Amino acid sequence: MDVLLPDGKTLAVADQATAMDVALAISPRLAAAVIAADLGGAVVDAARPLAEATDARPVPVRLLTDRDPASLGVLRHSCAHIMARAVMRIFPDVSLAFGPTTGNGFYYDFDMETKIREDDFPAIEAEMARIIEADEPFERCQYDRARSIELCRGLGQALKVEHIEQGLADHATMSFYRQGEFIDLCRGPHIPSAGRVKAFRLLTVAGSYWKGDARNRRLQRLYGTAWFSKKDLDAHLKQVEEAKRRDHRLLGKQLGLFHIHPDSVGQGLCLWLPKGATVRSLLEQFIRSELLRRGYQPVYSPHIGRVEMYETSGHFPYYRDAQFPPIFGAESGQLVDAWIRRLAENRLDAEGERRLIEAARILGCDLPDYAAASTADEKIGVLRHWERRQERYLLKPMNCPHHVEIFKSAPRSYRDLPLRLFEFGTVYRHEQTGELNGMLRVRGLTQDDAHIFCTAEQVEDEFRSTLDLTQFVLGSVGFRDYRVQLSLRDPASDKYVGSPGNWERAESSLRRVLVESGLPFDERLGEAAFYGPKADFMVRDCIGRQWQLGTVQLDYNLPERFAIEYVGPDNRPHRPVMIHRAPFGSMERFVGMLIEHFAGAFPLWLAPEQVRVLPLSEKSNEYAEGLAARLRDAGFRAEIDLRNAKVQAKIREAQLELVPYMFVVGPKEAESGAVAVRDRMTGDLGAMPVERAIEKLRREVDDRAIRQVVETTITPVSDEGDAAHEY
RNA sequence: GCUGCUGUAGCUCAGUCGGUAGAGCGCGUCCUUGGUAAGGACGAGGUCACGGGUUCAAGUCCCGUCAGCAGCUCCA
Repeated sequence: MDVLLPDGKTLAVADQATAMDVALAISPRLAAAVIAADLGGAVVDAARPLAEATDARPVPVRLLTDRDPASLGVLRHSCAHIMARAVMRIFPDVSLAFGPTTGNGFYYDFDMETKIREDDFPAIEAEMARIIEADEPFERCQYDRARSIELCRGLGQALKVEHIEQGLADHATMSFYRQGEFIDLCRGPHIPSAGRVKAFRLLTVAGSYWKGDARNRRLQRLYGTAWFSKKDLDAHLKQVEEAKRRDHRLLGKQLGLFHIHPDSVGQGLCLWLPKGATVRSLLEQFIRSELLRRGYQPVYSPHIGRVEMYETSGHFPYYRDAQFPPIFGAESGQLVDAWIRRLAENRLDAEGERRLIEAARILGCDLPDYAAASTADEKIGVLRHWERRQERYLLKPMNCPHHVEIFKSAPRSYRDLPLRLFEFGTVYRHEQTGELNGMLRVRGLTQDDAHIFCTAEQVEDEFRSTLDLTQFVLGSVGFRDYRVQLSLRDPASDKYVGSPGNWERAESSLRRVLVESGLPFDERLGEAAFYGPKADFMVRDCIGRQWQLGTVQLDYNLPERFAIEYVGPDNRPHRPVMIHRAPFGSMERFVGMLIEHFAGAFPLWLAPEQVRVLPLSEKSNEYAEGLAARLRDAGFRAEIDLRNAKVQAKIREAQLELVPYMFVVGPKEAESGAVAVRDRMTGDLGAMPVERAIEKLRREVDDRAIRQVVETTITPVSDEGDAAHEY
């Protein structure tokens, strides 16, 4: 049998040869480094007979060594097995769930009575070290369904049995990997033997759900990471530290950017302090001027709207649980609302119902028809009828219905299109408590929102220009590394509104323009919004983390639900198409992300305080005050430190507060009308005339220069999980 | 929402066996008047998250609630 090596050479090997045999034929040192083999895209064990793994002849073989990035996934998956084996040795009652790799490591889910605590990590790690020391091989075996189920039953692995019976119903055979006493259902591949793990660390323990479904049983998830060298592990741990250092919640507090006080203001409700508000308003000014240049028109809309409007749009029924409850005009409104819920969920007994009727009567809510209603549906009908006659308002969860109403406020002609309406619209969403996270996930947020109403023919041009706009604004804060995630509907699901034809059109338009734009993108089935497909920008920050920022969504459905029209050149009514788009996403999230990206050190054009004037002593205060006034006149955000302290102390403080420039002035500067400039990043620049210093700063602002120094040179983190090694 | 961990001064944290509250930074006043990352002295500041229980006595032990953190689930 012949194998084809990456350099184009062919090599004759025995029919039963494995990748390891190929490596040995080339050099013993290579064999010692081999982790697995890539056979034209499929990664297999080094010990697997090539002929069994592929039908291709000659067999294309690329040997994966510990230097190959593709080997890391194999290593980590094997390390997950080693961890599971160690846990089973220590805790008797373990039932195994899944144990895949993640972007940076691996985890394994366990179903067990005993709670694993971080205190248990040393013991587990020690047991893992013993397994690695023993260096037993990973042996692959393959069984048919009946045998596999029997094996898992025998091992007491109920979750594996369930998975084979349900998840793997279409598999005639499946593979297992054995390591000494440990055997686990697994697709593989694995490292040749446990000793290949050179560096690992358990990281955290957390809860998870069986098969990721919140209705299923709770599991314990143990996270770890593994590398081919101690050096790589240390670099990774350092990167984790770096991310922690940049945490916007920490920096936001230290730098006085924002404040969240759950006890007084409320969970997930963010207060923008003057410095944070300055950053936000600079971004808003920047984008507003860009939008005006691009033919957008400003609008404003109120923070609440009638529930009926959101029933029309579909938001109210679809996201009911994620919204703040409606605000009622009548005080009995909440009561009736709860009443309906109980009826609908069949949670109301006769006594409860009697008391509700009594309470409603006391509150002045008159329901004459209720007594005549017999079924729950009829009763709900009576209550809903009452509700419809009340005023009910919703804190707005989205701006689009308001903007649709603005479109509807006047007859529209095709000559008015595209109509582009923008607003920094504040919306409220009752996110689950466990989701709230600093500014990144909040309950009140402001979107840099706009809705474009256009004709079907204009859709692609408009979509193209929103992509262009998004790229422009991301570039303005220094982001060049991003990709687009095209979220499409899952044709098998019924959670979407609108006709299949509309979806078809919307999805193919988005895809066509994306392909044409040359932007890298991938498609995700089932990730679309309920009313239309979307294109999200996934941005990579300076330490390699991915963030979902801007979004563009195409919508044929809301125009239909609100029955909006324009008059075409044929003098007949036509239905416009809507594009929802927000290049930043939300101001909260965007600023939170920027804080982490810049580690709090904003570029000059965004810095809340651009210059701090530091008089050497009180003798120079007067000159310093004149200088600060001059800087403010020139349009800079300048502060002055008049405290009775040494200049070293003032510099230290300004430095810690990440003020980009310090203007130190003493008697010498006062005499010559000069200033000693200190740069936050490079230190003392020496004295120069005030005019020249102003000119230097002005140029830096006008260029929106990014002078970010990236301290870390660590390999970027990938957020994508890698389930390739799991069934 | 679920699981686990946590909650002491504006911030970061210490508080032993249950015996009545501490440090550093910050803040205020005074002294000091200085040349590129911390000058000195004195002082103010706490319902130990909240509610209940055990106890002669609770920051400390027990229960509940609320909130924060990590992960899961969700994300218009």
